[in-house]
Amino acid sequence: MAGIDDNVAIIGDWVPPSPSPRAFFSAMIGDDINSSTITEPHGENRTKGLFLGQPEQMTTGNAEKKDGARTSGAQLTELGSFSEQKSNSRGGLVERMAARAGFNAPRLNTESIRSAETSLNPEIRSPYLTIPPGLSPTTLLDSPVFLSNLAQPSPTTGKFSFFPNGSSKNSTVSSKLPDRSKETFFEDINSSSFAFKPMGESGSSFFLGGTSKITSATFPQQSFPSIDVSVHSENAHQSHDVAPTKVQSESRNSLHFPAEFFKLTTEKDNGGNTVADQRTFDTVSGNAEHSSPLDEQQDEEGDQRASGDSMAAGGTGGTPSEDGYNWRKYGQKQVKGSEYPRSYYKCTHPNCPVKKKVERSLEGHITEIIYKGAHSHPKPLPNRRSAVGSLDTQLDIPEQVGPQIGSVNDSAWAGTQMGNAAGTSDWRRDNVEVTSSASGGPGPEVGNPSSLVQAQSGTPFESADAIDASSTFSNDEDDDRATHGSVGYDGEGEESESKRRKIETYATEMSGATRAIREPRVVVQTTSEVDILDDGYRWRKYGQKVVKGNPNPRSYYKCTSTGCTVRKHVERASHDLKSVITTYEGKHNHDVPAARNSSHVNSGTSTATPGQAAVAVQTHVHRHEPSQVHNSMARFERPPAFGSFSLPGRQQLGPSPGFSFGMNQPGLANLAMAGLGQGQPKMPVMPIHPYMAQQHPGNEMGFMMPKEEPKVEPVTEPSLNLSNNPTLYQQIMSRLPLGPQM
DNA sequence: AGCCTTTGACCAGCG
DNA sequence: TCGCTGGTCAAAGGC
Repeated sequence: MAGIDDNVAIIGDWVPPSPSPRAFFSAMIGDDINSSTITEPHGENRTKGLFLGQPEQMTTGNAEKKDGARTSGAQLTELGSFSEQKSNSRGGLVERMAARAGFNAPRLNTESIRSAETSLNPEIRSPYLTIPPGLSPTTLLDSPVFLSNLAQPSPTTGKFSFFPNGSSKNSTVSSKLPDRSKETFFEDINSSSFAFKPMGESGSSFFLGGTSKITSATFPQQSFPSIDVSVHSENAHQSHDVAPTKVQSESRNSLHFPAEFFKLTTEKDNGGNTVADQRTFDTVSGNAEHSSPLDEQQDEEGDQRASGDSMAAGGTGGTPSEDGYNWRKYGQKQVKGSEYPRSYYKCTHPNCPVKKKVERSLEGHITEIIYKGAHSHPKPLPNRRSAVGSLDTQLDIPEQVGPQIGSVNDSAWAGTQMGNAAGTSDWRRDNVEVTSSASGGPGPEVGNPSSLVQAQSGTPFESADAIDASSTFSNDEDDDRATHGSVGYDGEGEESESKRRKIETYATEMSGATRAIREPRVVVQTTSEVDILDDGYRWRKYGQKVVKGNPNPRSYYKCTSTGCTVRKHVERASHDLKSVITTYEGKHNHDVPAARNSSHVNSGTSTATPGQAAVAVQTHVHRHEPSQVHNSMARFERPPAFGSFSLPGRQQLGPSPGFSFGMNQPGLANLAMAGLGQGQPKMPVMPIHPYMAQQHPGNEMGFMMPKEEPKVEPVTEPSLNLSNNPTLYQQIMSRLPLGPQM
């Protein structure tokens, strides 16, 4: 919102993000709240759920946002009271943030959240609200009134659902629908016309707090007469550097919806206190991107299984959090000013830079969530493992893929989709250029897989899940291109854009997108004392196990470079402790960290150990050109550059810029010396997979060139002597079949 | 087998 | 330079 620094993290304790619908609409249209056809009890029953439990708070918030003039003292008082609910325990941070944001930040009342859970019990539902028979919570979830919808109102998220003409105000419509019809109801609606207004076009824009602006989407008349709900995400356009986004409840103060929405929602809400609960969690966890009602239903199930906020935070146990993404906790701290410990999470998706900080009370209730960054991928499919390859999954592809593009690249969505309900302001601003189809923008997620949403992103776009599935029945390149179409870097000019996109996104697309299915695996066995860990890249060990058949523990590593999907595990050969077997999996997309072993570069190989020598060489090479090895896969369009391999520089023993190996090219034997300083006493032994050998007889070096994700077992090939690690790996990876099979 | 959490240590920015 | 603080790393073990 103008006047508010996008970088300002919107702070707020985790408050039930669901503003009172009534309040929303009242504020929006100036209705007298008291005249609402639906009565909201005041603070008498918290077990009614978030929507019903704290009407006065919500009202206050709305009034405040709606019209400052209307912000009566009483309202402020109420707000203040509300804030006080938590102020005792959490003060400084929230207040500071609120101050920065320029408004009062209602404090999170975790009690209300908890009570929301209890609302699942129909026995304690609000006596004022009834649930239309047969009304599916799933349907309710689509109510635009729910905060999560507001937070991520993208049609692509399926959050904006509309009733067909004439039905908007009549909840009986939905209640009369057959169950199945109700389930698909919104899907159908989603498929209907939808006008998306990119930011700038106003409408009733609202915001969820300083950091995020929600973008606007104009709902067709058919949906809700006179309803024009807009969600703006200026953030996407204005973006900035990664700005932490704090998901919170301020939004409730700024969200306004037409009465129709309110009514509809309220009625629908009757059917689902549970929904309200979920909304809350969704919002808080930045999860508003259910791609479809069905998805939501799935999520809902998960929500119901889980107990509220604990899940929203990303939870524990490795299960997808309420926001649908998978998070890995990488730290926990007791920060000053916070009563509760703060946990640090990273999105586990390879290319995803998103992190979040979660503070939760001792009871496990989330008191604060701060998102940073934006998801660069679709929300993982639930039960992905079983889903991959299944028909169901494949059928889901459009839904998954579409949104991704939109979410990742479409600036319009950026702020809202990013999995961060409140929106992530900075998301790919510099690189994002969105070209929405004329139909607008809702994107595929609206229900139309064919919806065109062209997006350009400077960030590797990955739609792993979607691709995973799609690639099971279509071929690589075409498929990928079809899927990712116009993903690219808009900041680099327009020339040969499509081509460049193809090139530059290839690696990442492939790496993540197809990893599950045919990620190349390269097994490297060395006899060097210096194991291949020293390959110049930075790895993070994430596990260690003793695997069957080998008493020596196997260590698992992930490349720490953001966006890099490469993993490897290293173990000593059981039969030869001097042999280090390293299995690489994945491809890459980045350069060798420059800082590391930089000294080796200058020192050359003379003073380095065999392993170090290799590192030095590699590092050196990379200094000549970024994105060598890890990007080699992406250079599939480059003509076989085998001949380009040379020693252009005095010390350049490794690949030169543009270094690339073609298949079956002669002379590769020289490559063995690429990273090997003369006199290197030890040489790693490169195992050759029979499959590879057979497939590429011309490969004199015996490089394994995984294709179709061969499950390569370590096979020692004494005759294959290569220089040490990094170069070796680079060589290997560089020579992986590029193009189609990736 | 793979990935996760836990948790103390480490690192970097800031005053 | 030092101490504080927030953020991240990474070994170890668990799921």
